[in-house]
Amino acid sequence: MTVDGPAGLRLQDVARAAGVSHPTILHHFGSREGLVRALNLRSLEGLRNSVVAQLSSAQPGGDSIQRTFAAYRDGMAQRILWLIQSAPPGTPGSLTFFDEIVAALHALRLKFAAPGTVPDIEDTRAVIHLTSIAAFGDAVIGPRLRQASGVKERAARERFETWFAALIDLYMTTASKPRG
Amino acid sequence: MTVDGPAGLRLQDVARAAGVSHPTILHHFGSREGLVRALNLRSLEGLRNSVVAQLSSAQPGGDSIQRTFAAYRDGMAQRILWLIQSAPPGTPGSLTFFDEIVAALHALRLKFAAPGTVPDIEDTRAVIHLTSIAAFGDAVIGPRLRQASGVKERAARERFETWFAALIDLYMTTASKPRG
DNA sequence: CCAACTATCTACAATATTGTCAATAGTGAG
DNA sequence: CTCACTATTGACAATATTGTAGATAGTTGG
Repeated sequence: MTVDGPAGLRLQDVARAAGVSHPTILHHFGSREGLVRALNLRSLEGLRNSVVAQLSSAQPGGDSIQRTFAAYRDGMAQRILWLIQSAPPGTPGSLTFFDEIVAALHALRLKFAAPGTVPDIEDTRAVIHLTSIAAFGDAVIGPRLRQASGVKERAARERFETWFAALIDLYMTTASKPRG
Repeated sequence: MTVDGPAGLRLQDVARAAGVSHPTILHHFGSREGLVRALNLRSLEGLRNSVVAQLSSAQPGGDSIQRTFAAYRDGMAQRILWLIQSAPPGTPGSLTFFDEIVAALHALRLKFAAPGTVPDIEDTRAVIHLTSIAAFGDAVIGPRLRQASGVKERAARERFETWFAALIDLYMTTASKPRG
């Protein structure tokens, strides 16, 4: 992290990277703006794919947390950041698949809930939100924070992820209201 | 969130905003790069000020979490993002004051620890890291996530912050090893 | 007042960046 | 093969962006 945002994109650079001349880029995307829009679409696709891949393999005792952090670390955070910096603040969301994650995880919680208890959907929502913003935040500023602290990136990161996963696991297995 | 990163900064815009001509900007900062460096220095100052302001008023039962989120929301996250996007990946950190936060919070924990228990510094570190990346992440992508979910920004945000504060408080008051 | 210095501006230069155009070559349908 | 269409390119145009130079005015210390 981090490459320049959308404001730093140059037709020349894209053309050179693609091994063509810059008018070819314009021919295919219409304009610089069209190129940015196309990249955003592809980003959203990639994000959705990451998410569904995650969901399809989620298990209660699994390493979902670590895999979420890994996904954000290698690409997802960068893509989301790019999207946010592309779209003006008022633009309609398009990050709608987060709701699907909440639904999927809550279904899991219901399925594996301890007898006599019922998990709260608001808790599920909060856990997903926390995990998302934490994974995003760690991908963007985590390395800098660890570097500033002088700790070893890899080891410190893994230690934190383990700690966080344990925290969430602890919370998820205890925060269920008695069935009423 | 979010204004263009450093790559989007134009001398014209700065000059217009300052009510002067663009050569005046160059006269004072030498070059565009000099301007960016100066802005970064000022950002770091601002960040440090926010941090010490936070630390000087921290209390065990207080609303430190909410205030941290608020600080990131109105400026701190934007500043950090700008810094990260300015400095090449290898650049030495300069976000060193996070260590001071860890030290200060741990001193608090030691002072208010339950009798017969001793708080673990690694826990303190992890809690600070989590709070930092979560506050950063929520400032940057939180509004988009809530917008995508169709919930009311203000209310949902406050609900989450309260939930998170409770989670941390719960953890902080229980995660202490017996004195050995 | 005078000299040196600073801040500021207009005008200009040099380059970067986006976009257009006309020419060329390939490709596929009939 | 011929026609229509697409992809690609070099050359060019228009504007944006950064930076320089000289002129002008204000300010300060002597």
